[in-house]
Amino acid sequence: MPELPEVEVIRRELEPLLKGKVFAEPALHMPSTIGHPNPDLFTASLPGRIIKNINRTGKYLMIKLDRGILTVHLRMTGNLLYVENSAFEKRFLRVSLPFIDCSALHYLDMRRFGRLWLTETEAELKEMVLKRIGPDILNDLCLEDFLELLSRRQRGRIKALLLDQGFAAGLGNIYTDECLYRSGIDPNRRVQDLKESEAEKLYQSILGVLDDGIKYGGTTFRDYRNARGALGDFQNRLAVYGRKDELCHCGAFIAKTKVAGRGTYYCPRCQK
DNA sequence: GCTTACCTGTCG
DNA sequence: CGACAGGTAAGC
Repeated sequence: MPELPEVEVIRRELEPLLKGKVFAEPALHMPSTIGHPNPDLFTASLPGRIIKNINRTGKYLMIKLDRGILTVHLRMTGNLLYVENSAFEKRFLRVSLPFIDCSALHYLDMRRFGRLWLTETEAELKEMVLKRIGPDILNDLCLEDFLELLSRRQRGRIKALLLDQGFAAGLGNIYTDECLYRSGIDPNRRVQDLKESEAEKLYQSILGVLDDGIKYGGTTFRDYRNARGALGDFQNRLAVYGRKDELCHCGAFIAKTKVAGRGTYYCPRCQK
C-alpha cells in the first residue's frame, strides 16, 4: 500500500495530533506485529512515554519519544488510524496504542506484513531496523548525490534500482512507474545505458511525482487510508500505473509487463 | 539476479 | 480455481 507519499501524508497528519501525548498500556491483538523487543517487554515499556515529534525515512515512520523511538512500517496493507475515543474498527486490528487522555493510535493490517519496533537509542534503531536503508529520496538526496550513487550502481535495470531501498528510500511500485513515465525512460533500460541528461531528468521527475503524490493525499489503489481513515486522491492522476490498455495522451496504448518481478506499466511510445 | 515466503482478499 | 496485489527478507 504505502510508499513515501502515503507515509508522509500520515506523518504530517499525526505529528500535530500526537505531540505531547502520553502512552497508556498497549493491547497486542497480534503480538507478532512487534518486531522489537519481545511483546511483553514492549507492552511493559511503553506506558508513560511521551511523544516529541514524528520523522520519516523512506517508508519508515519514526515516532520520537522522550525516551526511545517507536518505528512503524506499513508494508502492503498496514494502516495507522488515530481515534479520539474508544470507538474503533475491529476488523484487522493488530495493535492498540491508547493514550492516557483516552484517544488512541490503532494499527490495522489485513495481510499482517507490517511491523512496529520500540528502540531505546538512535544507534539501536539503525542497527535493528534501518540497517539496509539508503537516504530518503525526497529529503536527503540532492542531484549530485543521486548521480554519484547511480554511477556506483551501473548493473541491472533502472526500475529494479529505483525499487531498491538500499539505493535510496521511498519509491515503490506505483511511483516508480510514474517517475519513469515522466522522464520518458523505459523501465527495462539498463542503468549503465542512461545518459547524464536522462539521469537528471529522472531525478527531477522523482521529486515532482513524490511532491504531487503528497499534495493529492497519496494513492488509494485499494487499501490505503490516511490517519483519519480518508482516501487519497492521486489514483485519479496516475499517468500509467493500473492503466493497461488505456490511452496515453500521445495516443498509444499503455502496456503492462513484468520488470524486477513486479507488474510494470509504461507507454511504449513515450518511454525509450 | 530470480523465486519463494510471509498473509488475506479480490478479480477474471 | 489460479493469478495477482502498494513490501521486503531470505533462499538458491
